[in-house]
Amino acid sequence: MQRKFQAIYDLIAREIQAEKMEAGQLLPSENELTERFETSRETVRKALQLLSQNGYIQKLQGKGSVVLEQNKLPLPVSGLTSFKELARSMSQTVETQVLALKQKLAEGYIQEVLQCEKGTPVWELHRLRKLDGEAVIYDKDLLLAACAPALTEAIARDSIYDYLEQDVGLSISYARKEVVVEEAGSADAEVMDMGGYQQLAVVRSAVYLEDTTLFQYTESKHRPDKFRFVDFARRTK
Amino acid sequence: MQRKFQAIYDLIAREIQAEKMEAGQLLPSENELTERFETSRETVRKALQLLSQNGYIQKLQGKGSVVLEQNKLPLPVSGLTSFKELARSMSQTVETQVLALKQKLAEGYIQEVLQCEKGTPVWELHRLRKLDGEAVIYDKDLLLAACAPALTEAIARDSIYDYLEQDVGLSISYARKEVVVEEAGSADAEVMDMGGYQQLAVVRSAVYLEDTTLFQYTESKHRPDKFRFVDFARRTK
DNA sequence: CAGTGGTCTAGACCACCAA
DNA sequence: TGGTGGTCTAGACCACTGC
Repeated sequence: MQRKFQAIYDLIAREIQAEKMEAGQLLPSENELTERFETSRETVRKALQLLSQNGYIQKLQGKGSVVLEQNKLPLPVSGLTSFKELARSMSQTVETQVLALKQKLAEGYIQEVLQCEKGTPVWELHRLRKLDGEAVIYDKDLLLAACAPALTEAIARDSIYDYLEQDVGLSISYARKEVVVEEAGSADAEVMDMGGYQQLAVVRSAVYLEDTTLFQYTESKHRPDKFRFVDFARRTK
Repeated sequence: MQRKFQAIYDLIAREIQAEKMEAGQLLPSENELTERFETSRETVRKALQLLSQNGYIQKLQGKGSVVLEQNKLPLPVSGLTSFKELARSMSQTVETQVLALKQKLAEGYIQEVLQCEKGTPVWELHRLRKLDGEAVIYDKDLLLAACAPALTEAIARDSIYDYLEQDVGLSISYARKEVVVEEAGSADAEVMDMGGYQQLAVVRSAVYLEDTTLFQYTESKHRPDKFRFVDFARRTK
């Protein structure tokens, strides 16, 4: 199965990103796209709906689909994006240092945030992210060990999501996130370059698999001057 | 036109919110819903897709649609939600004070952020939001005057979105948002109760109409301890 | 194997926009 | 008025799940 609507989406999204389609221009009509891709109109519409959701186009009844301006400097902590994917879009030098990687048995706080049985094996992972040599992001992860049997420092330094999705074959599906600003604790100040700041932007995420298992809880602390969260949202009526 | 899929969505969403459907339970199958609502399966699927997007359910191929746990304390600055809608879900007392409401002609900074012609009439609106008597949110709005001809202090104190959508008949469509943490300026400290904090969580939004007109630019500054941004995100592959 | 959701089709009618 | 997108239908075949 190759998913026609996905192929149509990819093609048009790439053209917009490559600015072969300029902002303000109209896409070919749905009927025209239906002919061009030799498919049905509903399939074309699925592709266009995806483009609309992701901020590529705006559909106008009676007129057509307008190409929207693309965000420059996309630094999306929004959506479900890992640090590695994020780092790619930044020009700065990026380095990840693994401070701790050990298995524990769930109890108390861990048991609570992962909503699992007492005694469930869990990975505890602490990582420090350096931009241009400065330690400005501090990630603490808790993961169900059953989902990531062979986690290593090398994987943690690279990308956990790549490992889980490509090697273990897990399907990460959705997450609930929360962004707040909190006082930096003494433990934070010990490992991070605080640069005189006393507060941290904290992103807490609960990440779920396709079968609705909660398998990861992450606390990501950012030095405020290095923090930015961008979002594209449609009005729901 | 009453949109069947919307009616099905509303009904199921309300049942989940009212916890008539418990988290973990399976929804009736698509075929069963098709019969129950006397419609076609594609229409049922449109409703279920909406429920999935908004975090109500998770679809599992071969099994069914699982009801997800609802967020307690939904305080969504995420999505496109106005202060009034937001305030409703909070137990605290809420008060809005209009500090300034005047028309200007666009130039320089205003012209740039609203991407309009020099000399375009623009509303400039400053509002202070008080929770439990403390001034903890400071909103600065710029709006195209052409879209909101008769803006008054009373409207600004109530809800601009209600006025625009219900009275003027505008359709707000989407927004790009950015969250950052910044130093509080002396002007901010003068009007806000800073409670010893030196920094502010700043949400900048550009809001667009259905015809892709950029009509509002907002800067919303929150005292860090009163700021919270929650998000539901699906992984895009 | 039967039942589930995932994809796709060909056609219909409607609401909206511009000429 | 003709073209656009919005909604809906009835049916088909596929992939996956659990028994």
